[in-house]
Amino acid sequence: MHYNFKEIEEKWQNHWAKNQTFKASNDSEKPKYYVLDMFPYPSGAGLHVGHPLGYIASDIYARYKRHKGYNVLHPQGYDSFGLPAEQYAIQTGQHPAKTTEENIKTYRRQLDQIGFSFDWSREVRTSNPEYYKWTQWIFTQLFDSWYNKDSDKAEDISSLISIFKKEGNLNINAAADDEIEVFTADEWKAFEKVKQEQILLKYRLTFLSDTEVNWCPALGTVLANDEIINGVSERGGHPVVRKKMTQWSMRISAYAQRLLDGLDAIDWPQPLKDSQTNWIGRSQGAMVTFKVDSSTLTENTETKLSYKALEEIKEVRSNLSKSESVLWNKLKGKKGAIKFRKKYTIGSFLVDYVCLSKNIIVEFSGKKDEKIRTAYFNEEGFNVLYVTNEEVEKNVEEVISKINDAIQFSTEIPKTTKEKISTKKTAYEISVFTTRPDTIFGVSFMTLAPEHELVSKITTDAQKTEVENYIRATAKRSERDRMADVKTISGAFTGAYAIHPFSGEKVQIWIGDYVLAGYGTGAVMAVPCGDQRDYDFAKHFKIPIPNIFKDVNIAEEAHTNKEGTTISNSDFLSDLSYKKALKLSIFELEKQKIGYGKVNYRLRDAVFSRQRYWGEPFPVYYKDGMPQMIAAKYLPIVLPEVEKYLPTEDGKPPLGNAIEWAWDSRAKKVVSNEKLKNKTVYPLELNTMPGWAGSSYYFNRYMDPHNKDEFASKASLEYWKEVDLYIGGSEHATGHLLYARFWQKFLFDKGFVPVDEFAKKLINQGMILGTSAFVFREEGTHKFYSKGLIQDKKVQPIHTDVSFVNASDELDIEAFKNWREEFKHAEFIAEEDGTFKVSREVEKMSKSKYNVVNPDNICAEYGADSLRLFEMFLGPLEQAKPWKTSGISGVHSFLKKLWKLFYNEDVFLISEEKPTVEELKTLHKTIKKVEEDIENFSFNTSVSTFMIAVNELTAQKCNKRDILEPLLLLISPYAPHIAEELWSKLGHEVSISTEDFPIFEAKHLVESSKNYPVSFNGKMRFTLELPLDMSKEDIEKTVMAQEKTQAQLAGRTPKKIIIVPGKIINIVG
RNA sequence: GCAGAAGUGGUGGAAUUGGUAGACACGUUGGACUUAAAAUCCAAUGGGCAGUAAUGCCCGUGCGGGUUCAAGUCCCGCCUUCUGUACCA
Repeated sequence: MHYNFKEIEEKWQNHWAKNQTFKASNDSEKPKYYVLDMFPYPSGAGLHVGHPLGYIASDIYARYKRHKGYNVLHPQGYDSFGLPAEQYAIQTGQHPAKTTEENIKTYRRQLDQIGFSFDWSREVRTSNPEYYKWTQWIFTQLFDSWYNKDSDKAEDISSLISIFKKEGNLNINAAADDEIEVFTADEWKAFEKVKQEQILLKYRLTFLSDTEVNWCPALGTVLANDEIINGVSERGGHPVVRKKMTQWSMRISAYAQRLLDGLDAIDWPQPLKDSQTNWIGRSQGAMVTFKVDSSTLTENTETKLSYKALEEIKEVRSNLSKSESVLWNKLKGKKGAIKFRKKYTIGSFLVDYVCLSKNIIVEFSGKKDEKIRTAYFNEEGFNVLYVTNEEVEKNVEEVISKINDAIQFSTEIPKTTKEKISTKKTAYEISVFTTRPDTIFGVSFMTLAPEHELVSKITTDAQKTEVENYIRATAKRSERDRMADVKTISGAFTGAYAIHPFSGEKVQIWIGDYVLAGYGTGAVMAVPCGDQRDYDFAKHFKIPIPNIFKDVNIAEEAHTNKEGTTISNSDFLSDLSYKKALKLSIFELEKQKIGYGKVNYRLRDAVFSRQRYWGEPFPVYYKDGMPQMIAAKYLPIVLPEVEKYLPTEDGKPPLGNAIEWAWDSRAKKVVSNEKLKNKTVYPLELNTMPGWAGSSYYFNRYMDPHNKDEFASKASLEYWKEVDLYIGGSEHATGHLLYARFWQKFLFDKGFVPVDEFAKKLINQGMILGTSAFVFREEGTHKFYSKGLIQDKKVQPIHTDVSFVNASDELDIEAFKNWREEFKHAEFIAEEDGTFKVSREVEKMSKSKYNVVNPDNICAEYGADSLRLFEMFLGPLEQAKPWKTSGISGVHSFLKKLWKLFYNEDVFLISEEKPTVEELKTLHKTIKKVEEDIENFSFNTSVSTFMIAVNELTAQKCNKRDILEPLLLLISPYAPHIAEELWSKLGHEVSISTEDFPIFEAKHLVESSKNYPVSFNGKMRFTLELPLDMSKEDIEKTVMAQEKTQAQLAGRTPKKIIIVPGKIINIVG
């Protein structure tokens, strides 16, 4: 009987489906193992052979883990919201739900025919209301949370409100919007409800804001940063412009540091971690404030601290100096009426320590503005006590007793009600972020981004025209031009000067478009000797380039190397190493209150609104213009029907076309827009969520997919915890994989999930490339030439469909002619032997290159087992590799050889005899290698190992049960159908998938002799069979006695003989 | 520019800690079977030189150095390709 893969594969696929063989239980004695694939977007084109690669690998691993006694969760589903279905809907008027459903059917059929061991009972679809109910629910949870930087986690918004009620927002340390006014508890209570909501919105983890967004007019929607490549949309390559819109955003920046730290704990590929690290873009440095020197500028008499200034102050609070913390350790023990606070804001000053109930301020002396401070504090009714660093370091106890005295004899000082001393700011200030505060004495100018708000205020009349012209010129250049052209140096002098905070020298203030408005503060302190861009700018505009590096020549270029550099010409930083200068410079900046150490991140908050139809609707309605969440029990808010899937004529998103899209807050349901005139009916949000919303927690939903009360039960989350192995493409590095980690950390903070990283190990499968085929047409003619005949002709290559080409690169001319009208009457010049050859090239597999190979055809011609084996055999999982269908005959004939081991002619014949030593050796060597290979995800080499084993067993004419049964178990994860079939033929009634993996026994591999390679000066000359227990001395004697050895030596005496027992013999001389 | 990965026969790739380079396949060539084809089976297959032959020798893992008895593997310096990212201060 021959190997009828078609019949076998259908039979077992039905068997598995009927018996739910791969259904995972949430309740098992076995240890758990969770293997996950990145779920697909069901596109209309169906699967090509590149798609299943990762699924096959994960399926092999899942099946292997079942053999190893694990309770394996291996689910699959669909990321079924998305743009293509919507665009198809716009063109054809078909509802996206319908096309999506059809596409899913195709996907399911294609997946089923490959024989995956998915637990389909747990399937999820992100576009199902039962699923997106929980997407909406998580959104409301984010809305109801704020990020407390002190506890370093997300907390319920109610805890923030209670602080507001108690003490206002002065001491809140939150990840929040930049511009928030400071208010007291009484002020908070007095605010209108709407005002309170406006303020809270600035703290929430998902919030509405007028942000500059990437607007793509062609797609009619906003795009996230990771959806734009080189200034154009990733999808379609349409131009993108900046535009201000009110959008939902996710405060992912709050998690920047934790997203970075978390990478250490997970086993993900280094390149992927690197791209996340770069994307988050942490840079450590300092904020430095430069005062603008200009007597003509207007005075600013603002006394209230801006939120930004407050933020700066809070940064300082977390970085105490040594003596500061020594003293704080003593003071923090004081409780009750004599409780002290550190780094507390009084007026516009940050005091070191304060005891509010006793009106005592303790400060370190030496601050520049000490006099003004003291005067102000006294007026506010505080006693100020000064201590010095030296005192604290010498004897803290003495300082403490001084403070105690002050507490005891504190006298009430009446608050002066006279007019306040205004803390005048005599001029504007420019804050800059720098990673190299150690080079601050190398500053010879400053550069502002042309968009910087101060530019118009500080520019002198003389420079006005030049500056304005420059701004106009840069505004004209698109983002793309600016990126493409990094060589041209341009800028303009503002005429204004800044005061160097340490040296007091005047430095020119320039504007230039090499400074980006969107990063840091939009201004830089230029250190031309230490930064190449500053250097080029200075050279171009003939600005001085002071050298502050010892023994470094900067005549040609800037010195950007930090390590081993010594600073000079830098006042108190001179003669210090880079590291020491960095520390001391930050210390001095903080001490003199002109700056502070700061960490900056490139990661921006993620825009969460899309002007699309086919996405999750927000569970949000608007009352008095403020967003209101719809309570969990009324979810899901189901996507409404619309007539057209395009934006409305007045530019609203597609949901603006819905006639039933208003929220009745009394009836708690979605009602017709006509009812909007009623007082209790409100408009619903018209945007939908982005593609990554549904994919950011689906791995948790699989654990308990049918739960109606929670996205997954506590028990199921506690049992499965996290994904043990996640396989998918690396293109999701800065999208899905970052957002999913963010949501997981949020859910963890709120106690909804037990772990804060969702996937322990991740593997990126490499892309399978297509082998395109080209035919050559002579230019300007209809003559096609075979590949061998084109040398002296002017030809143009034309893609031909790869299905017209056979394994020997010969074209089926008739098929090609019938392909397109224009080729119908073409002339074909063949090779001398009559064949017509094409040329081949490896490219990305894509429809437009006509090199797509459909797995349906492969399964029909060779079977699923062959496809699975071949995809693994192509090469290492993580590597990109070209597909060449001709290679599949190798694995296919391997399966036939395997089949033949069980048959004698047409009769199934198995021997019950004991196996020979040789047969056992073949088996156990295979067990060992295959097990190691699977553990290392080296699936390609285990396919080779199977081939070797079957070749050997065929040569040994082995048909013994004791050998073939374990062999089938080894092969079963790779080629499950043939394994099941032969297993059942061997008389087993239970599926092979639940059997134990064979156990390797080293005793079968013990050898008594070794075929030693004998080398002369490292060159292998011949081999010599010797017993393994032979001593070094005996080996040497035997080797030297060999005739061949003497012939090699040709009379010379060896200087040295290296013998590594069991490995090699090398004769030197 | 920066970061990461990789360069091995005609092709995909193998070589676990430095120890017989090219496993296993594809392709190619020759042969068997067949009216023929497909399928199957057998043999050869890195390049070169010498020899009727058995066989022997030389070269060979991107390039140039080095360490070592021994290097595809380790070190130093380059080149090329791919991927990601970019005036990030």
